[in-house]
Order: sequence, then structure tokens, then C-alpha cells
Amino acid sequence: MTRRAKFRQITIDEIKSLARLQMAEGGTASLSLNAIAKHMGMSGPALYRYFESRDALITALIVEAYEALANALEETAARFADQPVRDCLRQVLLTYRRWALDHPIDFQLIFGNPIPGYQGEEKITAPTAGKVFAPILKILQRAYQQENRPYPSFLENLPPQLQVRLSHSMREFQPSLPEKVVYIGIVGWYHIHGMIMLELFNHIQPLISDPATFYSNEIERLMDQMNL
Amino acid sequence: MTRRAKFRQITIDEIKSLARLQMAEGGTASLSLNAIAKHMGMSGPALYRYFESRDALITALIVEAYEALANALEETAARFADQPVRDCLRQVLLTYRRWALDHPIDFQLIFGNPIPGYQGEEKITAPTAGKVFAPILKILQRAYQQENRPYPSFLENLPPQLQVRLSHSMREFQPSLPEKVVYIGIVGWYHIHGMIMLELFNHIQPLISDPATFYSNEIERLMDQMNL
DNA sequence: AACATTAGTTATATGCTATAACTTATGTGA
DNA sequence: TCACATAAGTTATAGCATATAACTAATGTT
Repeated sequence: MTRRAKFRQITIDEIKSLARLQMAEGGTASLSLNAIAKHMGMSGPALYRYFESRDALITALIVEAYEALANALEETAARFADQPVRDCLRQVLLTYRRWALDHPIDFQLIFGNPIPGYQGEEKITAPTAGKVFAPILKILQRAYQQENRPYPSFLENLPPQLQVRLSHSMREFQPSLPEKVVYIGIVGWYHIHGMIMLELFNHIQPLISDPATFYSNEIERLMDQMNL
Repeated sequence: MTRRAKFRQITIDEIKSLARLQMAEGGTASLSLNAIAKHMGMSGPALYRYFESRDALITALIVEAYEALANALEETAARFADQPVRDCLRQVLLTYRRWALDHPIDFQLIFGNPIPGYQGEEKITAPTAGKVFAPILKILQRAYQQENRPYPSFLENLPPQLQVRLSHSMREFQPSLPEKVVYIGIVGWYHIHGMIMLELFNHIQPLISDPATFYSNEIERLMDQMNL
């Protein structure tokens, strides 16, 4: 990498870092290119040398958030790969919640409603989204294919029109992935997603005294249902 | 109501209506007092006679959204009150999803991440929030208290530190409400909330071919677990 | 040393929220 | 009925945002 490219990269990183900081303080909407530039000691329009628009910056942040979450999950999965499958999955699911609480802004960027005026570029963000789901699928695959755990009973009476649509990227990632495994993954993901969203955005505030314990309890129940 | 107050109310309603329309077209962030005023044939600042600020307008919309959702649920609950408890709950949960899909903006206002720059006034919105939960609790109370259904097995081994915190308004609403019933309600609500959020915000797009069937299937499973 | 590229600058258009100061319409009490 | 108060609107303006245009200074490259 040339000297110039290196400095450019540093600048880009600083912009993204400040953007995150700004959002952490004032919410996702408080992002202001102008303010970032000013804070970095340069004039507003200069930022447009690095990001084409506000939306472009947001898109970059979203992609990074996806990757960071995926990495966190993968790392946990790798660290506990030699443990029993249930223990491994538990740790991954705990990491999921932990990451969401530790990075609320990034989590909002990923799963929140579309940002102020930001018209999402799905072409950019969609492929990355699969990465988050991948580590969980991998663990489930291990359980049901390698270790031959019996499939959960709730798979038995599924209506025939209910089919899983595997995205192209997911097909590439794991061509041998049975739809049943994906279905189980989806069920589990939806379940924990609701909990985390409601906890994170404070819509349940006073309902549960100890969200962490509640979450733990629910994932145990979930894994029971999964025969893990 | 005086003649003036009547016209004032009409104006306020028109503002809110246009605000909703605007958000429906361009997302929750595209709300512009200026544009609304212009569209109504008056100048920007005139709107401030009716709403103190942008946030005040948003707060009003949130409160209305809560009430609308609560009404929809209550209405369904009332219509199926003479049916078996499982059928009644099923209809209410279906209404929940239906309403979310039919009023995506209002649903975002309620459950989405905080609006652009909008610093929520919890004092105003919080009490209304309980209303949404109330119809579901009422049905569960009927099941477990009036009809003496056995409590679900997942209640058995709850850790002692996991206690339900009933809000003041909820205590008032139903003083005899056992914590177990509330706990069951929470578990169910979290479960379906995740599904709806992910479907609504399109984060699962290509994963499930038929979200309606999936949802139906999951609520049946949920009610099985509830012993309904 | 000449040139091209990159990175910055200022000036400006446009749109937003919000406030201030002023004007006109509407309703009410003496 | 008329004077007055209140309500509802107006324009002007401050301040901040995104974004573009046109220009300049710095940095590499040939």
C-alpha cells in the first residue's frame, strides 16, 4: 500500500470512528458529516473526498457492524468448538446478546428500522447479513448431521407450503445444508431476536427484573426444544 | 365544543394524517413540519401553533399508534371472547401481526428504534404501552385462573432471582394478576415480536417463503407450550 | 522540473427546525 | 355594537444540515 493510501485509510477509519462515537452519544440520527469534519479540523465538504454521501458513510458502518457481529460469533464458536454442542451453542447465543448490549448503535444499524432518510443499499448489505447467521447454522449442522441428534418434534407437522428459501450466498457457503437445519435455526433466531430487541430498545423496561437471567433461561428452553 | 376548537381539532387531525402519509412514503425520518405546512397551504411556522415541536408531533403519533394497536387487539379479543380460549388467543395474535403489516409506520413508531433525534418522552408513552399487553394478559388470566389450565412446564425450574416487575399501571389494571401469568405472557410476546420485527424490516427476506404460514405455525407451537 | 492526481479550501444552493415580531381574523364582555 | 383579548396566521431570520461547484495547495510520478 502506498504511503498516500495508508494515510487515506487512517482518515477513513477516523471518520468512521467519530461517526460511531457521535451516534453513541446522540442516537443514529445525530450523525453529522459537518460536525465530524469540524472535529477533525477540516472543513465540511472535505469529507466528501472520503464518503460520497451521508448514506455512503452509513452503509459502510452497517457493513462493518455486520462483520463485527459475525466475527464475534465466529470467534466464540471457534473457542468452544471442542465442547459439547449444547455448550458451544449456548456460548454463541450469549455472545449474541452480549454484543448487542455492548454495541447498541451497531446493533441498531443492523436490525433497527431504516435510518433517517437512509435508503438502504441492499445490494451491499444483504450478502453480509448471511455471515451473522452462518456460525449458528454451522453448530446446528454439527448437531443434526455429524452427531445425528434427532430432529425436534416441531418439525413433524409442518405445512408443505412452508419452505425455506436459501439465499444464493448461503447455498455457496454450505451446499449440503438441509432445509430442516435452516428452519430450526430460523426458529431459534426469531425467538432470541425478539428478546434482545425489546430489551435493547427499552420497551419492556419494567417487566423483567433480570434480563440476563431471563435470556439464559429462554435459551436453555430453546435448546431443550431443539433436542440439544 | 366551541366552533373554534372544532376547526382546531380538524387542523390537528389533518397535520397528523399528513405526517403519517409522509412517513409512509419516505420513512419515519422524512417527517418535515415545513413540508406538511406547505402542503396544507400555510407557512411553516404556523404549524407551531398546533405542535410545540417536531418531537411533540412524533409523541402524539406514537400515543395514537399505541392506542390504535391496543384497540385492534381488544376488539378482536372481544369478538372471540365466547370462543375457546385457544381460538381467542390465536385470533388476537394474528391481529397483532396483521396490524403490524398493515401499519408498518405506526409499528415502527411503537417498537422501532428511537426516531432521528427524537428524545422520547417516556412519561407520555409509557403508560399507554401497557394497554397493548393488556388484552393478551386478560386471555391468559382467563385460561389459567378461570378455566384452571395447568401452568406450562417451563415455569417449574425458574431461578428465584427471576421476578416479574409489574408496572404500577398494570397493578391497577388487574390487582389479582399472578406473576406467573405475566411471565407466560412475556415469553409469548417476545417470541412473536422477533418474528414480526424481522419480517417487517425485511431482514429475513429470502429465508422464509411464506411468513404468514410460518407465523401461524409458530403461534400454534407457542400455544401448545402454554397448555392452551 | 512539468504534470497529474489527490486533498483540501471557500462560496453557495437548498432544506430543515425553531424563534421573534408583526398582522389579521375571530370570538367575547361591557 | 364596539372595544378588547385571544387565536391563527404571516414574514424575517438564526442556525445547522447535506451537497455541489469552483478554486487552490499539497503530494507523487514521470
